[in-house]
Amino acid sequence: MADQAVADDGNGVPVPGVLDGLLGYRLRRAQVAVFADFAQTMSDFDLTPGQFGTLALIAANPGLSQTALGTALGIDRSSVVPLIDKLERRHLVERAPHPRDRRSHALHLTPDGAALFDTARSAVARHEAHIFAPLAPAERETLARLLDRVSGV
Amino acid sequence: MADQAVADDGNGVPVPGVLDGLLGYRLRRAQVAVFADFAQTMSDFDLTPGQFGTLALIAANPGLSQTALGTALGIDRSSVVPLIDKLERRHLVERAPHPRDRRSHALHLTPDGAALFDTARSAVARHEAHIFAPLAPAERETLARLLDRVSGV
DNA sequence: CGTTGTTGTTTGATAGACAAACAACAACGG
DNA sequence: CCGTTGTTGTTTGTCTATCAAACAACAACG
Repeated sequence: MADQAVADDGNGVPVPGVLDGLLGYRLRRAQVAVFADFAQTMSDFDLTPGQFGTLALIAANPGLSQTALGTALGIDRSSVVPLIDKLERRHLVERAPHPRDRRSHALHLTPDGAALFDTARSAVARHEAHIFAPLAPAERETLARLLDRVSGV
Repeated sequence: MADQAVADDGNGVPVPGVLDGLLGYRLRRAQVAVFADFAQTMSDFDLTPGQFGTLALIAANPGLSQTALGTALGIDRSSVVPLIDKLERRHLVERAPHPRDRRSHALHLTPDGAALFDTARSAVARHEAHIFAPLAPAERETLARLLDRVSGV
């Protein structure tokens, strides 16, 4: 009746069991594995995954406002404040005055930030290639296409 | 030089840009989309995704210890305590005495817990079918296989 | 010029996780 | 039988990340 239990006396590590048939669970498991490796790679640069995403977003959209950054990251604009605070303290990001709106801050990467982002970016690319190594190039393309359709893109 | 920026004056919501080429990013995006839908489905039963996973794990491995549950969930055993506390207060899970070890607790679903898990489980199955609807059955099979290989399973 | 909306910020609250320490108990060696 | 060592659940403290609400400064618009 039980799917595939390994409960025994409480010592053995049990397996998910019922969840295994769910595609969403397998998607989550793969994402967790990739994300853990990604976080490990980022720790070499003293960056969290969220901080790397922030740098990438600012690099691609220089002069971004904090509110726009927050909505792009899917977090509240009040949560953006301490995020930028830390990066600014490390001189990776700067709050420049917006040319036409004295309320908002135009976010830019400093030269240090751009340099760090560039090396981190290539490290990510290397680890991407490493973690998706069990897949042939054509399979990666297939995976990417299927994932995008699930995301509704 | 910028990949595909939409920064303009700070009003428009920018897009990831550089991240878009990364397979890991697209994997994460798909997982976030699925997870959000999953969490929404669970909220109808006043369950968090973690609580549903706990119920599933106990259902598949009756008599599980709290430490074994923690390692299966990937969390510390001290974090298991408040998790089980809440479920026990709602009479969904019970801490039964372990037959051979008076230190450990044998976790079981109560009849209420088993019933709630069963209805939640079928609701998840329905929403799985709904969210993966844009994929043909053969494509879902392909996706599952590719994801498992990434997970190292 | 006055009203209304927006931006960044502060403050408080919440949730989730870990680390360290503890009593109760198990396991094992002598 | 006894003492040491390891394990289990629990408590406590701490840390991080998130949101909600309120605020001053400013923009936009009638």
